[in-house]
Amino acid sequence: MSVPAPMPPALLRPSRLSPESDKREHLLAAAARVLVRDGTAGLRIRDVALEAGVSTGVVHYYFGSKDEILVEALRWATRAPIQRFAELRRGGDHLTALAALLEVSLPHPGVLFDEYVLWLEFWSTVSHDASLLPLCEELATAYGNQVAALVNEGTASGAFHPVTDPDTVAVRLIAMVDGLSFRSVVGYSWMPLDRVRDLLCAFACEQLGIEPDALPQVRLDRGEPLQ
Amino acid sequence: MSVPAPMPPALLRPSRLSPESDKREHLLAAAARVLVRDGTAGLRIRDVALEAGVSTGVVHYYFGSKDEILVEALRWATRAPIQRFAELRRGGDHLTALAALLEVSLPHPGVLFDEYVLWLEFWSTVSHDASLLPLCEELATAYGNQVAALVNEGTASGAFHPVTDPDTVAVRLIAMVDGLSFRSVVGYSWMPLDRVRDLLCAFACEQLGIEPDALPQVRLDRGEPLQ
Amino acid sequence: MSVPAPMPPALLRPSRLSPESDKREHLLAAAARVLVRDGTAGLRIRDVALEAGVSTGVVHYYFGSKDEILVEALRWATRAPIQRFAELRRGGDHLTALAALLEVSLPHPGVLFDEYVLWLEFWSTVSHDASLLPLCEELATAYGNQVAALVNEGTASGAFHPVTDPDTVAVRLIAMVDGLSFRSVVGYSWMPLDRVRDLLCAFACEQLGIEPDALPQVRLDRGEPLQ
Amino acid sequence: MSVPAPMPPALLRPSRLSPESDKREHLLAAAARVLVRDGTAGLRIRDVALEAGVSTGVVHYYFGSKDEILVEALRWATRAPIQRFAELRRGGDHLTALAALLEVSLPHPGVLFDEYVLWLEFWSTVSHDASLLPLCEELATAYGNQVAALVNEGTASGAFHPVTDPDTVAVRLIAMVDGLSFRSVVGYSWMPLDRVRDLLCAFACEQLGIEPDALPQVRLDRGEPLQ
DNA sequence: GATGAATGAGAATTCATTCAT
DNA sequence: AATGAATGAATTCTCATTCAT
Repeated sequence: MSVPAPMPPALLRPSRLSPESDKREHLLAAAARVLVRDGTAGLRIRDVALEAGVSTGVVHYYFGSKDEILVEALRWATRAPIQRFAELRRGGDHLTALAALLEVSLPHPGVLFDEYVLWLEFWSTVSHDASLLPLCEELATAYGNQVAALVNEGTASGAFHPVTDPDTVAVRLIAMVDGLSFRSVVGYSWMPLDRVRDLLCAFACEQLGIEPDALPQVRLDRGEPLQ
Repeated sequence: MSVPAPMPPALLRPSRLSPESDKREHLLAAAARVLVRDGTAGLRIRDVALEAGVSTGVVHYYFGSKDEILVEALRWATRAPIQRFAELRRGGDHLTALAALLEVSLPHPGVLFDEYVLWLEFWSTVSHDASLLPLCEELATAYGNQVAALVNEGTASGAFHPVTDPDTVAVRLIAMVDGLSFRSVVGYSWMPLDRVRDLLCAFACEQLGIEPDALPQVRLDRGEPLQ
Repeated sequence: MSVPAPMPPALLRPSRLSPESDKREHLLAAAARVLVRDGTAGLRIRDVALEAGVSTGVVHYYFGSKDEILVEALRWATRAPIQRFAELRRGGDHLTALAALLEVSLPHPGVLFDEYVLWLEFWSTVSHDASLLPLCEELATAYGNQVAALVNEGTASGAFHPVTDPDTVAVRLIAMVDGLSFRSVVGYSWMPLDRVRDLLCAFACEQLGIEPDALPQVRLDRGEPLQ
Repeated sequence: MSVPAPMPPALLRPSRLSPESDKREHLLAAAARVLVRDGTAGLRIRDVALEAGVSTGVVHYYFGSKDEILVEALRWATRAPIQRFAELRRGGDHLTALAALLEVSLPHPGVLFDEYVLWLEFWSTVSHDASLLPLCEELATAYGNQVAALVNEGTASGAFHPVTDPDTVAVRLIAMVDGLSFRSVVGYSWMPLDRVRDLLCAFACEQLGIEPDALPQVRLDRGEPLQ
């Protein structure tokens, strides 16, 4: 079984034919790409403009200041994952939903990897400037609620048999996903993607009382363009 | 039972009476404090000099460039935890060592909190510039080895009864510590320090087959100046 | 006795129903208002367009450059006073004409005040760029001639008995009007409008050999909208 | 009789050998010269730096922003006249003091002319931004007090016989000085320096009840370098 | 060694002007 | 004619780095 590319829209990769609809979003995507590549400290308006294929003036035409586009880009780029998880939960049984959720939580090369990099930037930014904390917390809560709902529903339906109360297990899962994935994203050689997957699946099965073989094999094909 | 302040040396707090011997270290400490406060993106030589109580010229006298002091400061500030863990493991039985290790892994206000902020900066920096990856990986490995050694030794001695192989449990513990602590450091209101501790202790006990009551109560006194 | 509002046309105040006939004048009026508010240094095409309720493109459609609209606006806005004085001299005896002229020379809140602000801009501009000097001098001469003609005619008719030759008195009157009015316009608390009037009337009477009581009491009604 | 150059210090002209004492003042003088030449609207940091013979960074090193140096330059450059008048009043009898005061009130080419240009800038600036009004008013009051004191003392001593109360005459003198001088500064061909002097002396004599021949002939030599 | 004034390259920002629609 | 998005040159401002003292 394989999960479809999580998002059709051109998210973090350049789009040649940007619709006239939203130039602002085009710029945010460009800024997000620059952020992934250079980080908050390395973001320059010139680079955002270059990446978006426009002049620097345009960036200031749509955004008041460098700070504004930086914040907006973080806000914009980190909204995607939540939607993705919500969609995944809709279709299929709880076991399949769990497997899919774990798979799209891995830092696959492409958007998913990039999103982890951006989250690192986001957290790092927030730890020095609390003004973004509310947004950050809101996004994190939305994500946590998705996982908690899945665990709770799966437990109620008899699909999961958590080792302790469902909410605690949900928090553990979230923390474990980050704890493992970030190490992979940073580039630790002893934490390649496959190891993150193995550790994560085994952990989830243990915490949710699932037979390892009962968890459907779900893979995002590497070759599949993630946009 | 209580753990002593982990480190006598002036780590991240200003020291009035810096010995003439090591001005370089004095500057690194100042840089680390500025990094904690302003982040990599906000670090300015002027601020480091101000924090250290010297002129900007001095910073350049001891360090070739801004980049050098930034890297050196990260390197310098992130060495402490490893030493700390090594020391903690030396004295006492495995249960006590575990309890102490967990306690000093929490982002207590003060140095411990600051070290998490710096790790966030470190990871964020490395994710955009792999030149620091070897150092980062080395430090992480040293830390991982400490935990793995403790789990293995405790298992061999019969103090721990891990739910799966000891190395896997060690990795899980490390990932869980970060996954929970970072959320607390970033400022999520639903992840205060005490919740991190509770979740972590319960998790460690479960993974290591320890009766919750058997884990010694270890606290870092709040009043104790962490220097 | 009271002087009618000196000018029916929408001079410096926004006009809702601008005739299609003269868009150019509509833009000049908008530019003049912006000049009064922000000064030459603060004038931006964008603000002129905003004030006129059009796009920036329109401004460039009617005027070649920022410099052109600035100069045209000064030229346009400073023509009004001359016409005004000419009209005032036509009706009535010399004493009444003098009283009316003095009254409309005061920086009453509204157009008259604004015109002084623009003159200040004009002079300040000319003192750095002599290319506007001919226009400036021409306007000033026209104004001076009006005053001189009034003094001369009044003297010839026996209404005035100047303390020295009529032309000198005319120059003195002009200089005194500015010297007092500018201080009021700038905002000196010790030179409110009423003091300017008192000083000016007394001075004019003294210089022209008029009994103070002989000068008709002329007032611009405050309630009267100056447009 | 001739008045010595009012000010030994290098005021508005470039000084090659600036004392180490006050670089800030050196920059203000440069800014004032640029203001005289180009006006508020034309002032550029680059030009100030060029005029001062330093790099643009220096200007920002001593002044926070363009606005700050502009305001400081106006403040600095307009202090001089007051001191000058105070000094002139000290020596000699009232008639001589009056003659000297009138002479240094004329817009002689050099500093005196430049000061009028700056006052025009000052007034124009204040008319759009009242934040400078207190300073402006303070300076104007100090100047007014000097003139009023001279008129009052001269009247008390019997040297002057004003046509009306001394304070009114003082205000008239001040207003006349500006009203005539500004026209000359702006460049009106019919108001050259000599005509300003003639009109002013005649007016002062008339208002103060002095025989025209009784006013000492005081001249600032054109050739004399005003610095 | 230490200072901090000075430099100047480079980044952010502004805004007149253009031009496709 | 009108629009307003886009341009890009010009300007302000920042800050690592240098260097005379």
